[in-house]
Order: sequence, then C-alpha cells, then structure tokens
Amino acid sequence: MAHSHDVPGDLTRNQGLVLGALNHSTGPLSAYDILDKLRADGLRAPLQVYRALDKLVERGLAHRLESLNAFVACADEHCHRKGLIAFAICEGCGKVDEFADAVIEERLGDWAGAKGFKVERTTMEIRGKCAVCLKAAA
Amino acid sequence: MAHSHDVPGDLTRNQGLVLGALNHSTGPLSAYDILDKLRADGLRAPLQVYRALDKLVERGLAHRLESLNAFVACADEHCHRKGLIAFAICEGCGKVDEFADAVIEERLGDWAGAKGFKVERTTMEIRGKCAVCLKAAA
DNA sequence: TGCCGCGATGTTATGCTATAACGTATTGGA
DNA sequence: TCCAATACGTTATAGCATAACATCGCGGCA
Repeated sequence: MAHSHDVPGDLTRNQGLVLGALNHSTGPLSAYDILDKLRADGLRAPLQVYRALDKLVERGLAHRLESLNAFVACADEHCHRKGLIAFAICEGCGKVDEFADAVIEERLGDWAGAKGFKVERTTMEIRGKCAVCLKAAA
Repeated sequence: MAHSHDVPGDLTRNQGLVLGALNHSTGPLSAYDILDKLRADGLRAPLQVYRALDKLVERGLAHRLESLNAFVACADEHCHRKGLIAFAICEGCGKVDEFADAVIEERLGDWAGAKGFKVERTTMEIRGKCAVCLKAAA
C-alpha cells in the first residue's frame, strides 16, 4: 500500500524534490533550509525553491506558516482539505499540528458576511508549548 | 476631551515617534516604512524602530501582522483588549479591521485543552476584499 | 513536419526584513 | 553616591523573497 510520503505523480522534478524535503522533515523548513537540503540534487538558487513552493501551496500540498516564514507539507494524506486550517506550533520542539474547525470557520464567515468582506485566505497560527515539551520542562 | 491618537505618557521618545507614525497611517506600515517617516525626527537605523515596536507590541499598543511583515496601531482606544484578536486585511485598499470573537477563542481553548497544548500567542489574519473595494470593482 | 504558445527551468542581481554585537547614556532605586 | 536596569546609537551582517532575462521542453495544430 501507499506509505505516508507518497506524492502526486504529476509534479515536476523541482516540485517533487521540494515536497520530498518537506515530507522528510520533522518540522517546518524555510525556503533556504530546503535549498540547502537539495543542493546535492542540483538546486542552486532560492527562486527554484520558491517557485516550487508556490505551486505546492497553490495545490494544497504544502502550507506556509506566516509567523515562521517557513513551510510544512500538508498533513492530510490525500490533500482533500479545503477550508480553513489552523496550525499549532510548539516553540519547544518545533513540531506543527494541523487541524480544522468548522465552528471557527463559521464564525469568521458570519463576521465577514456582516461586514460585506470577501474572504480569500485565512491564516491561523497558535504558538505555544506542546504536551510533550510541557511535561519535559516540569 | 482626548482624541483618538492620544498615547500613554510613559513612552520613550522613540516609542512615541513610532506609535505616532502608526496612528497617523491609514494602513499597516513595515518597520522600514516607519523608519523612512521618522528620518526627519532623527531616527537612522532599523533597530531603533524594531526596538520601539517590540515594546509597543508587548504592551498591546501595536500589533504585528505576520502575513504582511508589517505593523498597525491597536484600534482599541484604551488598549484593554486582552484575548485573541483577529485582523481582516483588505488586499484592495490595505485597510485593516481588528476584531475579537469569544467563540473562536473558546474553540481554540478547547482544542488546546484536549491536546494538552499551552497557548502563548495566537495570530489570526483574514485576507480578502472589503465591502468598499468590492463595490468599486463591480 | 514545422511553427507556436505556454509553463517550467536556470541564473544573476537585487531588494526587503530582522537581528548580532558593541559601546554609551539615562534613569531610578538602595 | 553607586549600581543595576533599561534605552539609545551605530555598524555590520544574517535571513527571506522577488525582478528580470534567457532557455528549454512539450503539447497543440496548420
């Protein structure tokens, strides 16, 4: 069966390399982190990474974390997730937890409706400490 | 009576200048935007601005917009707002609307509680088009 | 086949955002 | 008065992102 790092077959070489780097990382990577990991594969310039990231993010295969200026692979196996996604970022270990919440999405929709605001994109990022790190610090 | 741009009296000179620049702007400003506005007042280096911004954000007098790498003055007159704050950013005119939502805050709290995650800071930013810009485009 | 358009790629250069590291000045208590 | 803490000023550097231009490869189509 498919393992957790399978990727769509229609990615270009650079897109595949970048997504692979994200999939094999335990935490978010900056574009330059990714570039460094892929120099052995022939990538040389930041733009090659940014262009691949643009496409991956556009397709929902990767996410940008605005508060870190970094990127993660989408945690959803089949990348079907459509709506608002929230991220919980642990300041201790760097791990990122991705989740969706229909109620929050609805509240934002209500606010937007009342204001006549057309939502195009939402970023929601929680910074803090995960259970494992809290326990370790105790 | 006090007008909308009153500031606490215990700010340092640089902090006051930076907050003034934010208050007089109709939209978010980057640190370098602020620096350019304040060269006439003697500011010369980015660090002077960043240091002032750090203090202002810490005190809740200004907010950082992660998705823009920019800053706005807090919209709350008396800066008493404590909890989670959301921002709606218009891609058309650049204006930012600040609001709070107790339900969203509660949902995030629930999620965090269930996961054992300790929340330290949350950023929520909606990108889209405001009612005015939508109407203008029609 | 040969032409064309489009999207991906490669490369160089540049611009914007943020902080490190150092020293000085000011302030406010003990 | 002395000390500690905080703010300030300056230079240099690190980190993030895109502009501009040339090339390549592939699919459609006359």
